[in-house]
This record gives sequence, C-alpha cells and structure tokens, in this order.
Amino acid sequence: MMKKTAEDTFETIRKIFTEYLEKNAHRKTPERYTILKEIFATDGHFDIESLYIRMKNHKYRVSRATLYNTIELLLDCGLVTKHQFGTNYAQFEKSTLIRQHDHFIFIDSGDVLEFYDPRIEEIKKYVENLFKVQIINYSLTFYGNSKPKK
Amino acid sequence: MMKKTAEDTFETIRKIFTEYLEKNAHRKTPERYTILKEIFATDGHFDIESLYIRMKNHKYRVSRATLYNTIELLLDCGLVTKHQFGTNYAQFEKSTLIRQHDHFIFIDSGDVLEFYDPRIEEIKKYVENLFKVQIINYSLTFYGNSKPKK
DNA sequence: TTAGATGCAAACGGTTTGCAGGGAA
DNA sequence: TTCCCTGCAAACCGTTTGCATCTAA
Repeated sequence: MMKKTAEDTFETIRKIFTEYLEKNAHRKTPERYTILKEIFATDGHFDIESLYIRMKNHKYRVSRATLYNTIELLLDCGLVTKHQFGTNYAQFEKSTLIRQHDHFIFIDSGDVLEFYDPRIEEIKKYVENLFKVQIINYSLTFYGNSKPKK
Repeated sequence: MMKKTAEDTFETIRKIFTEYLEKNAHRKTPERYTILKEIFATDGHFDIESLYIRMKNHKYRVSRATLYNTIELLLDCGLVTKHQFGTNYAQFEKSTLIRQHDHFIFIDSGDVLEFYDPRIEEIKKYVENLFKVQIINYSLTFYGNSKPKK
C-alpha cells in the first residue's frame, strides 16, 4: 500500500475547498487558494495578523479584508476552526481531518498543547439529554502552568 | 435552623470583597461597593456595557473605566468569572459560591444554560498527568440548538 | 497630606464596512 | 459583459490609557 504523502493530503483539502466554492457559487480566485496553501503549509495555531505577515514575507500580498473574507469561507466548509482563548482576538487552526482534540494553554507563554479524552463525548450526550438540545460544537480548554519541581 | 436570606448571602459577598480590598491595600470606595451590589442584584451573565447602562438607569453614574477597573478586582478575588463565548467582547458572571458549572449556549438566541458533569474532573486529572502540568482553570462550553420536534 | 481612585476623552487594536477598480465566469 | 471579489482606508467597537481632579486613609 502506498504511503500517503503531505502533498496527497493537501490535494484532498484543495478538493474539498473547490467543491465548497462551486456548490456555493463562489469564485475560485487565486487569492483564496494561496491563502489556503499558506494556512496548511504551517503547523499550529495562527491569527489573522500573523497570517498576513507570513504571506507578505512570502511575497504574496493580500489585504486583511480578503483574509477575513476567506477565513469565513474556510470556517464555513470546516477546513478551519476558530478559537477564542480568552484573548480579545481570534485564533484559528487548520483541520487535521484526522482526530478531534481539545486544548491546554500555558498561562505564561500562551503555548498550546492538544489532547483527547473520550469522556467529553459522554458529557456531550449527557447535556443533549438534559436540555433536549442538539449540540453543534463545543470548546474545552484548560489553562495552567508546568508542575513545579518538588 | 434559620433560613439563609438573600441579604445574608450578599453580606457574605460584601465581606469577602472588603477583606480582599484591605489585604491588598485597595481603597474601599463607594463606587466599588455600588458596582458589587449592582452585579449581585441581577441574575445571569452580563457585559460591561449592559452593566454601565443598568447603573445609569439606576441613577448611579460610574465611568466605564471604573467598571473595568472594579471588574478586574472582582475577578482577582474570585467573586466574578470572565467568559469569552466566541464573541469579541467579554461576558461576566457573578460567583454563586455554591456549585461549579459549565455552559450550554443557544446558537440562535445566545441564551445560556448551566450544567455540571463530574466527569470533567476526571478529564482535568488526566490532562494534568499527561502533560505534567497544574491546571488553574478551564472552560467548557457547548453550542447548539433545541432538538427539532419529530 | 498624599498615594491611589475616578471621570473623561483620546488612543488602541482587532474586525468590519464602503466603495472604486479588477477579474472570474 | 456581469457582478462578485479584492484592496484600501475609514469606520466601528470593546477595551486600555493618560491626565487632571478628587478623596479614602
């Protein structure tokens, strides 16, 4: 069986975006694909300003307005997730298409770690039952510091 | 045994605030106590602007700067909790001193429900162990809608 | 008496919007 | 050719800050 390369994965991502744009009668502009590529070329979380600077450094100038516009589309088709980690600006994360996870944030540095605990599913079911609601999404974030050495 | 009245509870709150102010050499200004009273006189979550307007309606004029300043103190002594429910403005909640809880937000209306599931404690322990960290606080919020009638 | 608090208004910073020009379909 | 999209800059809005004035201690 062939190993799945990073390029293969991005091709899938690109295809998802294209299908989304076509289905919603949005234009397939070069800006949108370049932004998509830039986002998926880097690991970790990002905010609009850092993405803007990164693209400028890569000699691809887009306006902030277009970044906000495109992020909106990427959120809508599920390729990007939005977080508001207690700050007053939004942070985003590219979808891995692989595994769901939540976050631990170091209070001092702002560094982000990811984890997954299946018990969150149990809590979700409990809440849906309790309130007779349908949960569309959720956010679970822990904040803390390194454990002090004894 | 005497029933505990709302006034008794507020007296306790007031005392906690006073002790906090004294311990940290902060002045006990009338503004600070009036803001405390206003916050604890209303149920549910609030933001700075609505608190500002509420106080103005009650004929007690404070500046927004003082509201922000005082909220900071109330957060510091644990009488108020801050939330950032995906919006770009902060929402606050008075502490109940009774029971810990998390939130369910109706996507359409923004209405807030509260619940508690002890499994969150298990997840917390798991994360502390996994990353060798100490968790100071956390946020768990579900977003969704009413379950459609069949 | 004086250091800390308040009120006001200006500044700040992330996000949104209006509009003229450009380009995908 | 059409009208959606982009870029730019101004507007927006929640929050922070600077400063003169006031007041708790």
